[in-house]
Amino acid sequence: MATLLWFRSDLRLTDNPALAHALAVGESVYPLFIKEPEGENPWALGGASRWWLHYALEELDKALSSKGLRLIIREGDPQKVLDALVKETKATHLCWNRCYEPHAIKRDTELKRHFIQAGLDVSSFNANLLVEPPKVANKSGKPFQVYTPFWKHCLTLDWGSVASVSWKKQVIPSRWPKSDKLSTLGLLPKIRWDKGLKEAWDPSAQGLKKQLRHLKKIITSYSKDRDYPAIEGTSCLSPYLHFGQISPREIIAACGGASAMKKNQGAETYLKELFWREFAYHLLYHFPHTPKKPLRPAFEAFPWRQDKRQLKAWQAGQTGYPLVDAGMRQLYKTGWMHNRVRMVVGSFLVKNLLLDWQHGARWFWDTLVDADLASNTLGWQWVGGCGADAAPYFRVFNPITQSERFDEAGDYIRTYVPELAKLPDKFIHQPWLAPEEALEDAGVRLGETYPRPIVDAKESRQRALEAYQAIKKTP
DNA sequence: TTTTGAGTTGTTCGA
DNA sequence: GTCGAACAACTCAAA
Repeated sequence: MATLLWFRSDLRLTDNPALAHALAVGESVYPLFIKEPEGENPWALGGASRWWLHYALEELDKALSSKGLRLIIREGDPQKVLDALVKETKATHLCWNRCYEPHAIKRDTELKRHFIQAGLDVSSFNANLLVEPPKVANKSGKPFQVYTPFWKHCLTLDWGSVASVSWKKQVIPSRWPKSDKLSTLGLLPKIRWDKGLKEAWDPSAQGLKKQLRHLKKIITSYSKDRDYPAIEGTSCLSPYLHFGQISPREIIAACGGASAMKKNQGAETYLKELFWREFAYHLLYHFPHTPKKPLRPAFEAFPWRQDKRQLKAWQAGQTGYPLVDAGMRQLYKTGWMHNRVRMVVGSFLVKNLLLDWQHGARWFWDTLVDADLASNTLGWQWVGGCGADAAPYFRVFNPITQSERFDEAGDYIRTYVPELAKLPDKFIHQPWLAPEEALEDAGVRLGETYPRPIVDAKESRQRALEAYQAIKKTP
């Protein structure tokens, strides 16, 4: 008699219902992580996410060890791996916390059927969402497609509470099946480009604790500070949340509970952000084609441009617009980008360059440590204007205005675009307007040390408005 | 069923 | 410099 406990996007020992269940069953518990073959999943982890996963797994193994357990790591097709382990451990129980990506739902449904047929007791739990998608619908029984009604509806629901986990000695197996070494998964880059990630992040439990302390400090001013990329006014919990090192229920508990949060404007805004994540999962669940296709079908005919050079310039942070370039370089260097800047670079790619939002989604997927299929899809379809509750077509962010408004002193730009650091504040947002002398004094040679703008903001805005106009006319 | 009010994050233009 | 309106129509959600 034994229980297989399969970890996936829930790499934690607290608020973990599957773990609580496994312990309650009371027999030997075998914690397991399976690295799936990448060929079959179009959304296999990007480089930055793999880097994070490595450390999250290392940390999970450490935490399990402190309880006398270990993390068994195997590589391969989940059904084959689980079949083998059922044999090796004589397991009678199999449990996990649910995932919500379309491919994961399909995989889990098949596995559940297979192992129930094989005579196992299979159970799954909700650990990672406050409201699970099948449980949320409007009065016509349909999924919400607008955030505010979704949020209002969620306020009437029970969000569950932090699952308590009680440890017992008898769950420690006397013999362990063999495990792959974490290093053999090859999650860390072979060419060590991860220096910037290392400097920016601590994926360990200690790092998470530090980030939670930071959240408590900034939360009351969250609603006003979160928009300024040079201020550390956001929680930076997204990667921990993505890999399930912390649950949304735990975050709310750490903030003093939902009712306390609703009484403070900063905290309430943050709570609503957590529900944007819920909304993203809700949409992905009900519209599983959206990572690949626009939710609004008219957009399938959108006249996107093709321009590899401009796409590369955007990716590399060489567009000639300092705020855009700062954001793209922050992303590449640290695996993360401030939310305000994500909107600015997104709008720039989609509207000013008129390149398909999917290029942006793919690049973010490969470079973000917090890459999350649900949130990434919602974000890009929002900025592309083709999703649920989309930005109106005429909402084209002006990369200069945004820069002046949200990075007035240019601190953020100077951090990530050091070749402009010596330019005075009044020229840093649009160096191409700086007089020769100012450029020379700052050591800037346009077209050499820093590019001239690859498009004209005003003209490209007009071009975007016309392209979006065209879409409206197609039925 | 029909109607009504509302909808994350902006920009520009003209008074 | 500041302010309000226009930018378009559509879809959703609820009364």
